[in-house]
Amino acid sequence: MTAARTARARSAGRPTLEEVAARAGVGRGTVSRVINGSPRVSEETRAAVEAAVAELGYVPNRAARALAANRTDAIALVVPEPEARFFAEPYFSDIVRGVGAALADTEMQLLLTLVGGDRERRRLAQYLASHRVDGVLLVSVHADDPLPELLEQLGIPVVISGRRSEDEPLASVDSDNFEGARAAVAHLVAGGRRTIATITGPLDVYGARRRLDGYRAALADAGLAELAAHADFTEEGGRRAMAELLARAPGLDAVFAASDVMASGARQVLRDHGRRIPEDTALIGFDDSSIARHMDPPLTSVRQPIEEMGRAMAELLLAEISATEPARPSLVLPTELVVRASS
Amino acid sequence: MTAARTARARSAGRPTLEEVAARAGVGRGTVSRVINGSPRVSEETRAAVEAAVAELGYVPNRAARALAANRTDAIALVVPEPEARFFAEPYFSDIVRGVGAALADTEMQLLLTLVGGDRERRRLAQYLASHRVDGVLLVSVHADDPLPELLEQLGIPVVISGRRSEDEPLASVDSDNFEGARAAVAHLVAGGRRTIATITGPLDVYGARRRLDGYRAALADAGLAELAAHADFTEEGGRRAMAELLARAPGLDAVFAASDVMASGARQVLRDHGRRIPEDTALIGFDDSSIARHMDPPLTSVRQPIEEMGRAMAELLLAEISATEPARPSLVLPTELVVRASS
DNA sequence: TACTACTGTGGGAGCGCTCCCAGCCGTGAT
DNA sequence: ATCACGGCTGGGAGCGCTCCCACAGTAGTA
Repeated sequence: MTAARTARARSAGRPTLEEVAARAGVGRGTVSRVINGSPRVSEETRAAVEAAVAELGYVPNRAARALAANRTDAIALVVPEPEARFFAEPYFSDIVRGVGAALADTEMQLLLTLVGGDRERRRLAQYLASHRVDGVLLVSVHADDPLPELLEQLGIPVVISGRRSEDEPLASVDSDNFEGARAAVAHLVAGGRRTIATITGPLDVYGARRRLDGYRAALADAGLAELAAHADFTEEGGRRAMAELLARAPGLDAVFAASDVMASGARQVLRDHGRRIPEDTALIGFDDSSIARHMDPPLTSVRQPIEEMGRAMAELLLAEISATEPARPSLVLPTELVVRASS
Repeated sequence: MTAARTARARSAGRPTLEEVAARAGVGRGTVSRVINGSPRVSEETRAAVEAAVAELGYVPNRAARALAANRTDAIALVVPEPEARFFAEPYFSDIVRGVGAALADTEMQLLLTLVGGDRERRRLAQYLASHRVDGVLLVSVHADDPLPELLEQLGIPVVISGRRSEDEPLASVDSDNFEGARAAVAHLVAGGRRTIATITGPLDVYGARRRLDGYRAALADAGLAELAAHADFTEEGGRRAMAELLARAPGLDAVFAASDVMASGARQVLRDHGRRIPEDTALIGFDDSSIARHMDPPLTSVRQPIEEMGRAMAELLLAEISATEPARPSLVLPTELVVRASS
């Protein structure tokens, strides 16, 4: 009984700093210094401590460290739950993989926080503050969301994905929506298309606006006229916008949709109208999601470096956390046009 | 200077239990009891404490609680990084959403852990043990993976997604692969198909084997002959298997692929051979991923309740954590045939 | 009336670490 | 030989909580 309990306690209660210190014949403080890589330790002492650590299989207790040092070595990735569903498919996992990669060689751990409605969102700032995460990664932030500023006021480092405006005050990582759209439309122009329409996303989203700007810039370069229908990033929206475009300009020979999902909706309508892709009408999407790869014909699309964005966000956040001076860089990563059969 | 520092300290150093106790005119222990919902507190005292908590905006410090109580109120979701990429698209985010939903009304927080190669996987058990998570959710566990057993030995509650064999010893949540496949093939039979082939997944994966079993059961019920080609859940594998099937049985009029991705590969080959879907050959997939919805024609597929599985996994884990007796239930959730134009 | 048995409460001890101060020792300058 | 000054080191204090023991007060029992 006692023996069993002792054994239990042994295996559950892992070795502590103090035990390592005793084993190595040094003091608690010295072991702490070795663990944390302080330079003020002699070579022999360090070796002795490291040997003891290895023998005992010592691993520091995070909770104790967090309590004593007043930092958690954890960051939170906040994902709006209602939208997680609608993300262009690989988005979420790619972001996570990028963040994970950036954190891999770090002691930092990743807290995943799904937030639902507005009420939950209100509690979130307090929640994050109380859990004392060292920093927060915010994905899919709306222009009118008070959360980022709230966190800033609490002194919690924040990095957001996607700028909310040209002069984003917060640290952010974005892809080059303008250039991506411009390149896509330029590609259509180069392919001899002359009546090039676009299906836009909601224009209160900065990224969607930039894609429209890129479309316009390419058309202006080619001296072509603009033909835009507005939608909301949904498949149904893509269908409606496509029908509208066809009604307004039956002669159109190319469509640039600001998302693959909308392109998918557009394709159905084009098909229903007996239009062949790409012979009669070329089609280009945005995101290079799995939808694009599996569409028939496979969809030319603008790839955003999602995983790299995740990594960059995490790296920016780590820098912000360890920095004494708060710097708030805005990173813009290049997109890439992936040409497939649809254009 | 001092004022600024004080203000800083104020906002950073949130109120403690002791301060709440002073405010409410009670002892520290009493506040703790109220916070943790102990019944042994008088109604008036509770009210006074709750008022003080509200006034001060007190939120317990997780690190301190974890240290004192020797539990972290956190569970880890372990995702094999190399596979995250290949999951049928919405899988990952759906699992996360399910888990998140189950944890929403809990104090539990979700730690996301991506594990890469084998070396990392070795460190993982120790890592998880040292971080003292209260439990672990394991996704996509291979039959020969030592990790689950390692965690068991460490006394850490574990729940895995998908059984590894008929008599899975660990707590697990799986979908009914057998019934899903059986229903899909029965649907083909009911549609008048007579030469029904299947493209299997790797048969050392229990779920893939069960799908094959379901296929066989349905054929046996209809008195039809079996026609199987083995693949590996990849698109290229699906192509190869389809070509092989076509060579072996040019008269086949239906194909049940054990995943949407393989079905997508099969469709390409069928198309290349001039076969119309569904007129000449019916096609059914498995997973009901976004690929299925966007395929042309849209692919009939077997839906797994991924989000529900995530929720069930989390609930099982919570039960295991709070239980004194370790019970290891194996849950099997029903699938659903989503009929689209391809069959 | 005296004893027992609760219920409710206060607060000491201690979780395992970091921070920091004081002390030890050897070195070089005086 | 003496003193000052570093580099290393040990260990006290304390982070904010939970656990648990002790004790006051009240009620029930003989």
